[in-house]
Amino acid sequence: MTRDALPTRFEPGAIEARWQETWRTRGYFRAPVRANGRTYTVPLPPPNVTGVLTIGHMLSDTVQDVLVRWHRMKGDATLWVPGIDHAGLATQVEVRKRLAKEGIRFETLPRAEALHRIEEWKLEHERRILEQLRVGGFSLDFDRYRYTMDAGYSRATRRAFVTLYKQGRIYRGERIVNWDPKLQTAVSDLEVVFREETTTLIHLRYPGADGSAGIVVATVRPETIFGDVAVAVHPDDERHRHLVGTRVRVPLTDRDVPVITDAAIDREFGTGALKVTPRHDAIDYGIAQRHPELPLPPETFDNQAKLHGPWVPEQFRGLDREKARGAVVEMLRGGHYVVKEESLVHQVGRSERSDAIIEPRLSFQWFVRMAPLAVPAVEAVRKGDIRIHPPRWELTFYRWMESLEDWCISRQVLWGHPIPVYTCPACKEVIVEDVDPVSCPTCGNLHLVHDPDVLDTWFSSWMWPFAVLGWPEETSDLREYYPTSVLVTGRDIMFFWVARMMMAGYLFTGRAPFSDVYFHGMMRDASGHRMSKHLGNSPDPIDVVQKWGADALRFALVYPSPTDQDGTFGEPTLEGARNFLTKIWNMTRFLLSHLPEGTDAVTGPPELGPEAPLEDRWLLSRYARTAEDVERALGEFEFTRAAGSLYSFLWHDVADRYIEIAKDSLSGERGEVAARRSRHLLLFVLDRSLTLLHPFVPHVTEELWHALPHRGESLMVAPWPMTNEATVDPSAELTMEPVLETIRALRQLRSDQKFPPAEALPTWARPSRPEVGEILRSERRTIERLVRSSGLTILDASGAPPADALPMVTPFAELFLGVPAGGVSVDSDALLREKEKLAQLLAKTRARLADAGFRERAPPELVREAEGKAQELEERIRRIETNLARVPTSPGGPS
RNA sequence: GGGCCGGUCGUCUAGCGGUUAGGACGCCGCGCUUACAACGCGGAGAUCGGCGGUUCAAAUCCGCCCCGGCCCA
Repeated sequence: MTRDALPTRFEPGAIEARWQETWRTRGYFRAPVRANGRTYTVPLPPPNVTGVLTIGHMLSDTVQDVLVRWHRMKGDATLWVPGIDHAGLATQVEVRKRLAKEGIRFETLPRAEALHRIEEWKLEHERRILEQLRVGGFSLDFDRYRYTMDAGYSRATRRAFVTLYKQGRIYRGERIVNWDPKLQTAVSDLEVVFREETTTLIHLRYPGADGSAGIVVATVRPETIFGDVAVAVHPDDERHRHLVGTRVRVPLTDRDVPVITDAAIDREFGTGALKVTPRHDAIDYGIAQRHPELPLPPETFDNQAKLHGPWVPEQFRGLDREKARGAVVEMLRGGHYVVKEESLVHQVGRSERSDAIIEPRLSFQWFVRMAPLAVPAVEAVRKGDIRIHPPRWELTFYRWMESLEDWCISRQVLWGHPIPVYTCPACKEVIVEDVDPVSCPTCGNLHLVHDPDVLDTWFSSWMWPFAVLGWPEETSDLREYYPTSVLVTGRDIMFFWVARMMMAGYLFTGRAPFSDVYFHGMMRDASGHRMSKHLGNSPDPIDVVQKWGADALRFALVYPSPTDQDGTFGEPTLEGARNFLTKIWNMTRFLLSHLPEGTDAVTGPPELGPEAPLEDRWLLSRYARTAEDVERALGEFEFTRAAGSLYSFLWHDVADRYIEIAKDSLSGERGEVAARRSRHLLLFVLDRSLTLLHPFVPHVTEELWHALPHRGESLMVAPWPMTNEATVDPSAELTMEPVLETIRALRQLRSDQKFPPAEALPTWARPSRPEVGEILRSERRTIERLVRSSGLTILDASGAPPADALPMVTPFAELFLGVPAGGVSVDSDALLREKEKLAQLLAKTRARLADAGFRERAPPELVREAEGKAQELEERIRRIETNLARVPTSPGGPS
């Protein structure tokens, strides 16, 4: 294989564009039609065309790409399906806002024109989203791109409705729904946000019909009194018992209503008496249903929450809620009905889309009976057929599933899947079929009436995992790639979506839609705020990629985003990621400069016998540990751990330690055999590390892999490393410790004394144990080079360094550094600090040993360990003390 | 009101029963040592939110409280 020269500087832009192009034209993103073996399928949660992708999406997509690329390299037939969601109401609201800026009222546009404007919006955002996905380097199978309103998907949605309807799981009913009077549609419970707001609680007297005092009720909605049908009190409430069964007059009207009892009344609130307005409150509606003798009043509000209807006095008709409230209160005051007005802080529900105060309203809508659908989904999670990660979200899932309300699926908006219900005005026949009926099958009438509503967007997205594969057709994709493997998403849409997907999966396909669900955290900006398009604090990923590169962005998202928590995103994180990529870039350049022409690609690690250099055995062991760790972490959806493991291995073990130690071997100074072995080892480790890192940062790893001797056409389709290629060698790792510690301590001495860094100085070591002496002796060359020592002398117990040599004490040895010719040493309190620390430790250890309980109950090996530690500490302190005499002290320093 | 999550060096975080509490950013000192100043070497910096309890032993387990954040009512 030929190798390309690597530029000095790492410039992501050109590299990333080039590899994205190569991967795509070679079709690596495309899943095979026939899987022939294990499959791995991920349905991309389709982003809404309401907006474009945020940094949060990039995290989600990166996590998915990591999983997908990992499995592809493991040899699974891997399919990652992209797509977008039409997001009916949400998008319509955006278009409405855009038109408002042009001075156009959406509602006044002809239907065709309005739909055209929405379609325009969709195309614009779709283009941008696809561009964002492309520059992220995500290995989505774009040939299988889907849209929740494409022809096939529309058929699937219709089939779902028809199926549910025929099974009797869908009904049209009059129920209290959340009405958005601004958008003039029903919205789901999940689209209502509750906030604390201050309003006036007004106490109103409803006089007795017989002229008596009557009863006082407290309400925040006095303008709803025209829809009252009763006043209700708690059955056990002594205060009002004498009034139960009597009738009271609704103020400003000539209607008398009964005083009734109902257990739902909160005695603590207000006066304990509630005006019952069944059309405008869910609790009131419940009370009315328990009291069939009460009449259902005519509407008192219209679609825009303006007062209307026969029960509303003439002068209030046409006023909206706020104005009507003022006018009604005014008149109530005049009629001396107002007993008291007080300020009240309470929860007000507002529409997530329009911010209008939600009007609970009795309305005819289409509903899905949900409770029965939850059963198999809950069962699946309980049995482990579907695993939720992190597992604590199971609790939240169960709790929600236990309290399911029927799902209101009709929306009074333009954009969405039409509800496929036709009625015959002549014979009242209802026709619900896969294809539009031309005439009434019962009476032959040609003029059928189509239901004017459209479906809630989630009614199409809950089928995503199988509808994207072609359901309800029995396509080969559905056969080969369903059920899917994992759904990755933010936990904020667990209810909207994930739970419903499970229900849909079992309902329509009889199987779980996926075997794993992974909820990632939210991205927060540097000041700790959650990033969202709502807050507008998420940069456009394309800008970030332009400045830092896609790989840096991907690494910056995954590396510091712990599984269960939110991640912080900002320049420092991106910088850290980019620096890491630069580091591996330069490491690769370094190795390349030491590889002779024609070096072959490695097939496996070098054979390292016990005679091999310590650093080689040590590095291979560290690699083995890292590879195992990455494999395990990915399997447990612990992306931060996998990325972190590679980060610290490559930077600290390979670059800082191994390369520095092995430089002379690599350059041939230790002979050809050593050079070959060292190069082979480093090439192996780098090759495998780039492979393990590839799912996270695909472009730069691909580029570096190609620069190195390699076998195969692309790292993207290279085999995933086998973890048994190398094994952990604990003895090599243990032996390395005194070497590294000795280097560190001697460097500290030199640094403290501000000796010229380049000058080679003599050093001495008096080992604390003979074994350490052996190690230091055999690794003398390494130590000497890394501390710039002209010679390391290993002293025996009675040996002594020159009188002016500066001392340092480690757990392994007393170390001494010679003073340079004419060098003046400055004082250092490192020894004193060390002594202080050790003294504290010793005190703690002695206290433990003095504790009879510890000696009796702790495991004996722990007691022995503590005893050994105390002895060692005493010994080290003694050595520090004898050496302290050597340290020059200055007047200002500690003495 | 109920539930969940978090509170560890200045900042972001790892650790989740015996560790000299680890890392990253920032900071201080020295260094352009031919892979890398987007770097190297060394250093300083944390009584692990508070109070109790369990235990021979608690950052780690339990209880209460305080402070943030997120859900649900």
